[in-house]
Amino acid sequence: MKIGEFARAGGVNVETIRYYQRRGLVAQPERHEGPRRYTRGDLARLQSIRSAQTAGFTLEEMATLLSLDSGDRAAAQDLARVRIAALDEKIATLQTMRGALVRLAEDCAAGKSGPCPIIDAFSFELQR
Amino acid sequence: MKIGEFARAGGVNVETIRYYQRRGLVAQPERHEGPRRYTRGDLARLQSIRSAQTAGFTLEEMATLLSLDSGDRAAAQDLARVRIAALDEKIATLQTMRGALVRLAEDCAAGKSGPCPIIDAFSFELQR
DNA sequence: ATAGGTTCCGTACCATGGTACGGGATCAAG
DNA sequence: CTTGATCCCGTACCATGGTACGGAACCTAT
Repeated sequence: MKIGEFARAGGVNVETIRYYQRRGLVAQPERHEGPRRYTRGDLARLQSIRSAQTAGFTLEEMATLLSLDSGDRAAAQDLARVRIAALDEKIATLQTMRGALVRLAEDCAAGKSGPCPIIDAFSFELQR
Repeated sequence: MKIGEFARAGGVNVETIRYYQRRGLVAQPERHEGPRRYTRGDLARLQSIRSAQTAGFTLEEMATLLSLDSGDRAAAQDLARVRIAALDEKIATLQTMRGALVRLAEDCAAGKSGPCPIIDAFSFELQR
């Protein structure tokens, strides 16, 4: 497929493909005659990138991962462990914040009068 | 306190304070004589900003929240609901990714030979 | 009163992950 | 053979959340 179709298939825009190519994450197929043609292998790669991104890998980490020799399990596992730990931490933080926000929202809904606790939590003014 | 101490107390750097002031998130105290002085109220505000940030509010959303009349509970609750929903979604995504990553890491650790599944998940090559 | 540390302020720059723009080549359909 | 639509490529720009820089003014201890 040509780059336009490739981008549509991957759900990204053409500029993003070119950007990934500049970052070395997606290969730039040779040009034989006519436009460059992308394969389903390229598409799989593109989709992996999007997933890895969701998992919180930066584009740079992905480049590292891709540059690893496919036999270098130790290095790959290290990267994965670091990411898992980061995910755990992030999840915990988000859950805490969610709890806090839910509580604020409940208090706000419950309170008949006085200042809104949500705004208050942010606008807190000098209490002496 | 002066800005330097204020920044240290809030765990951010002076430039960040000034940046928040430009964004309208932190007040710039009047200058009477000598340097501007910050209060503990200002510090509480600064800390609220850092928490809100953890909760995923953008600086712009915070500005909106701060600009709301403190009686406007409906608007504040709307913002909170949107944030809670976003948090739920984000948490779910992260959990999914965590699961995927753990599985990959286990497979990688278990496999005696062949290519590392983690790298493989990313470098996936054209299988025809 | 002078040296060194702060503060003030504006403006410039940084990283990340893209998006947009413009000009030329090329291709496919009518 | 012309009119779109794509493609190619380089370079510029965007948003977000800061960080850095540089000169002037000021404060404080010696």
